[in-house]
Amino acid sequence: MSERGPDPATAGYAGQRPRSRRPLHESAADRLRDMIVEGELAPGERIREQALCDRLGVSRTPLREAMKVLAAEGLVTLQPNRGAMVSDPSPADIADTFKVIGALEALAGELACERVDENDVAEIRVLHYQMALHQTRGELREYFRLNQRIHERLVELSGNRVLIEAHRQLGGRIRRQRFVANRSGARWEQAMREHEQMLDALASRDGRRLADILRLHLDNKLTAAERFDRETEKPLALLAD
Amino acid sequence: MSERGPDPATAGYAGQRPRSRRPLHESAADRLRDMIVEGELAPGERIREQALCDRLGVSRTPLREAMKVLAAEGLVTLQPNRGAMVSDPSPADIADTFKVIGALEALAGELACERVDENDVAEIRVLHYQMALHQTRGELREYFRLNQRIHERLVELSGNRVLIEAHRQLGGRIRRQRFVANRSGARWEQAMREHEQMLDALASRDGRRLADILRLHLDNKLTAAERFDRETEKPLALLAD
DNA sequence: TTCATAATTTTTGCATACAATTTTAGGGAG
DNA sequence: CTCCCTAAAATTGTATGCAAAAATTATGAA
Repeated sequence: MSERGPDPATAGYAGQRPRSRRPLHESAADRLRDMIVEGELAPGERIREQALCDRLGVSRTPLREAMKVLAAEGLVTLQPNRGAMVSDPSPADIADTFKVIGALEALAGELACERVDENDVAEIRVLHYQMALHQTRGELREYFRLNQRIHERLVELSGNRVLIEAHRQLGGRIRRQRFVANRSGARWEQAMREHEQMLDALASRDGRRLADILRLHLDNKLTAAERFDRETEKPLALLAD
Repeated sequence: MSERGPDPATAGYAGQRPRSRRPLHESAADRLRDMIVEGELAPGERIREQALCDRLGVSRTPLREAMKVLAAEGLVTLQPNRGAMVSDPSPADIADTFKVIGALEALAGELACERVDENDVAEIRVLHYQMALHQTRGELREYFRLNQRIHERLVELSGNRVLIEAHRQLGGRIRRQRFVANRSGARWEQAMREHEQMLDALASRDGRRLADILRLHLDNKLTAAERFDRETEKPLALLAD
């Protein structure tokens, strides 16, 4: 589920022997990210090192190193001498995260408009219409997947590596919320309209407009999520569009 | 010297004494941040664990944990089985970082305008005129210190904790560059004019204008830094204003 | 019972030992 | 002299043991 880096231990073709095996603390971090996103480790849940070690089949040293990384990413919260827990962001934290992601994507949109060539636009267009197809067919899961790809790809097209990394990291923090909310189809039509505007703005290289649309898009996403939350009376679960 | 994150042992309610002593890996991380900012560890320099352990007086376990944190912050770069090195961001990386910081501060400006009361504005005003005084006196160091405080405080006034943390982290990555460049007084006048505009916009709660000024301010900062770099023929050293 | 307190167990923090990998040094062969 | 191969040294990755701290249970008095 998590986007792993290429695994040097297994990625080799025949003859291209990996120079070394992937460190356990990296694999452990990946596994932990997955477990958190998929809810195998619930938000707020206390994490006991030895228990996790048994489950992952590693010793405490690499696990603890992985935990430090996850903490820096905001996925777990460390309490000195009192162990760690899966981060349980408040609705306010999640709203804050959306605001920041919105600002990052807005910047990405502006930068992308200055760099994209016709190929890039065409690629986004393909993704967009694939997503539209899934939407009309009501294929929720595929729709969300494409949606996320589009946003990610747009950020990549900014060519700003710092931006890409910051966006990826913040997105990871609320991935679980999106994962959980994959069942709600609310706001599809509006979201699709906004995505069409995004595509238009990108195609015409109108960076300022694209930035505005992205900010608005993220704001609306948050609003919809908050309404969804109020209606379902469950912890803030967010839409992924 | 380093802006430490909130200490989990002391953060929380006022008067809540630390229940235990600060973990070694946290202290080590703080020390390492300082050493990197001050150039005691040079960019690109290979980091040997045992040597650092001897210097810091800790064993490898907490040091390695600290290194994982620093890597997540972007201050060091890890190469599996091949050790770590102090990150040596390219001019492009630094430019990218400035762009993202600009977007974050722009968002902070907008949010701050919706929240600040007269006290907050007055506080910024005081910092501003203190900075102006240091500028006319040519007190470079104090000028930079106040300058940084103003930007940090503005971001804090956004009330968005995710934003504050992201800004703090990205600022940390280029702190060494600013530290090195503390000798250049270029662009003071222009920077001061921009800061006056910032104060105006904040006082009149004009979020959109403040955001634009901040973006421009950061862009100009980068441009000046790049020119400074070309002129001195040294690795990109950045102004701190 | 209920609260406080002391003993016990569990869990975390750190150092160290060992294994795996990479880097370096040393010899030839061409 | 350079290149390549091999062995030694150095360095990183992982497991484990022990000490310190926290959580839990047990104990006793009001």
